[in-house]
Amino acid sequence: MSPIRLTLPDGSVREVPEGTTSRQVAQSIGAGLARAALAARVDGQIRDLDRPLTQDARFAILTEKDPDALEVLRHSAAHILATAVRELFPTAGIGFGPPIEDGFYYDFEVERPFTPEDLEAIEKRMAEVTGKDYPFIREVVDRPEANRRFKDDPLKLERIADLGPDETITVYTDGPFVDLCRGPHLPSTGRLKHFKLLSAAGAYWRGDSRRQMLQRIYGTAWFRKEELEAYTHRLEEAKKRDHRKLGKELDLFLFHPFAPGAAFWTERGTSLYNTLNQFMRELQRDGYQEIRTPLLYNKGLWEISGHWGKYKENMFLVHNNETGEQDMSLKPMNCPSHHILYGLGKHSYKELPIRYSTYDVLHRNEVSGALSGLTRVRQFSQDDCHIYLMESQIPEEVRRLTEFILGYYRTFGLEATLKFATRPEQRIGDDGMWDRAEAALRAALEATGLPYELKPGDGAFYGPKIDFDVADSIGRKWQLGTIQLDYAAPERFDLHYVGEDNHEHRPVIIHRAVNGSFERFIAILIEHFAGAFPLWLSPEQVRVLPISDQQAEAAARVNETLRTAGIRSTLDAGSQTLNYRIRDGEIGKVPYMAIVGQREAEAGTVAIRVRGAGNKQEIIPVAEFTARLTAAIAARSLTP
RNA sequence: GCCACUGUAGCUCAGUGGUAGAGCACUCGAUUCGUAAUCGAGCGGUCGUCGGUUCAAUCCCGACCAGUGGCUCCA
Repeated sequence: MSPIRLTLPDGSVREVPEGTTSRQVAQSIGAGLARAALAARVDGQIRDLDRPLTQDARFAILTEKDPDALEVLRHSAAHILATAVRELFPTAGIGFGPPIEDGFYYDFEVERPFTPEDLEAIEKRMAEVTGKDYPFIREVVDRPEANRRFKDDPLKLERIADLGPDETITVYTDGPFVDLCRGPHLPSTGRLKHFKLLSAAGAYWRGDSRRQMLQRIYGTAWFRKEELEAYTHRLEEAKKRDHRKLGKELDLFLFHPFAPGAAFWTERGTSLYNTLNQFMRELQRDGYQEIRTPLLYNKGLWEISGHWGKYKENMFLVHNNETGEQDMSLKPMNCPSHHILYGLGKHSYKELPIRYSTYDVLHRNEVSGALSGLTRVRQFSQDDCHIYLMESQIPEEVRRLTEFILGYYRTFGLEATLKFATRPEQRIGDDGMWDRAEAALRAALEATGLPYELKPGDGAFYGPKIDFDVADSIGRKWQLGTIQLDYAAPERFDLHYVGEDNHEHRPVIIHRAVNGSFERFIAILIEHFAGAFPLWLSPEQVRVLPISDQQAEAAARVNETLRTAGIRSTLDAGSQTLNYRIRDGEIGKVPYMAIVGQREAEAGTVAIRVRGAGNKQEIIPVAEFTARLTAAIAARSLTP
């Protein structure tokens, strides 16, 4: 056998006989590395340790430290889960079992759904499977052999049938369990040590609601105990921050069965909503035209926009008494109404870009099972904007928008990452148009200097787009803003502008949202800040507390002074003890408590207690306190 | 929409085949207090809705409504 050359991560080259396994290479490098080895990276591809090496390659041993190793661990964990389920439920059919972010799942076809007790038993059995330390054995099989091995697993047979003719079919065995799988896997089941099953839920076979429902088990797996604990801690933290829980506790919004998917905003929630809206209005004071358009339309509009054909399921249709038919609908999007308004006038190139912004209420008929708190609702408002412009204006406009959006997020301490989605297979317009549109978007992206992820083929059928993902304070990602180029709508709505040449031309449209929707953005803010909003956003910015009735009047005057300065201040002069009222303020996450005792009443000062800072009080004149708050509010300071 | 689970006072939750409790909140009284719960009394629920089984249903069964976790979809 001829030797092959392996280039190691440190640049050194090692010659080994062809057919040597990665495990053997690891051993030859060092016993410690061999013990730590989980898999190998061969020319960038992750492989099982025991696969023989066949040609020259860049080579690295994968240990726990490698981020890609987690995927291998979790994929193997899924197999171990299936091994356990098959032992406890021998007739269970097996679907797919991939690694996912933070864990893994496996889908089973069983007679009855899994109960929490089942999960406990399965988890216990998984521990036995890892205890036995079965090696994961990879085999390449031909199609007839694969069909024979899985003759009792219809789901696997279906998968095999879908494999292309040149695809290598591999099966993996760990102890009693055999699975069709591309791999790679851990060397043996004993390498999985820290895992936990989390939940069971129904899931359609292949995500298709017309197919049978399988039972999915979710789990998580980590290399180190502390990581598993940190992860379960993170789940608990997320639960504590859940906007549905905090929304109730902080009295921000409520839901009622009579209006599923539509929030009732309390005074405090409305304050939050309006503060955000005010901020957006202020940012869009120049260069934008805020407009309001009807909420209810004849189907004629939806026929032009294409919604009647493609989006009807998601629209709330309204019965028209005159025609006796459901030929009207509440608007699910603002775009068509904006296009109508644009089309009603004649526009010169000198007016462009025309930026229509709106906060109108939208309705989308989401299926009942999809509704969830404020993040998934049927009634909401977007901070929507449609920009009508000439193609030549796209680069500059996109650059402005990107800066605008990123600056907006920064106000909340949110960092965004960008995604650039290009032409999909199904699209309108010629390649020249797409070339120009994508180049313009890309140039704008490059100009930000920020890294972005390329999503080829993920654009809308009418144009490419930039999406903005935001990570909150506990690392969860949310897709928020979007900038989409649209070449189709101007055609459909027959929109023009008069050019320098005195002829009519088609404008291009940019769809832009920053918040996504106020509802969802507020949910994210609640969770991001864990309900402790920065001063400028807080529904109640200050609570004034007299120490006893003797200072009630002085405290009322302080409260009046603050309110006159435009600060959202309240007075809590109840008959409860001071301790009680302070506790109440802390639980209510009020940024500042201003305490007025005899000394303060006489000196015209307040003792300030900052949220979360304990009793490290500062005593300052009321005027100074007012000035300080006013400045912090104007600056939209993040602290406190 | 589909699968599973859940629904008891404003909130968090206990409980039983013989028509219900706790803590907090609220109301009233006393307390006037210097930085995270003062004491006492009281008010408050046709046990999600409708139907069935039963001498008797909040409890068992069914349907519906809503919520939760997923699937799907998306802002």
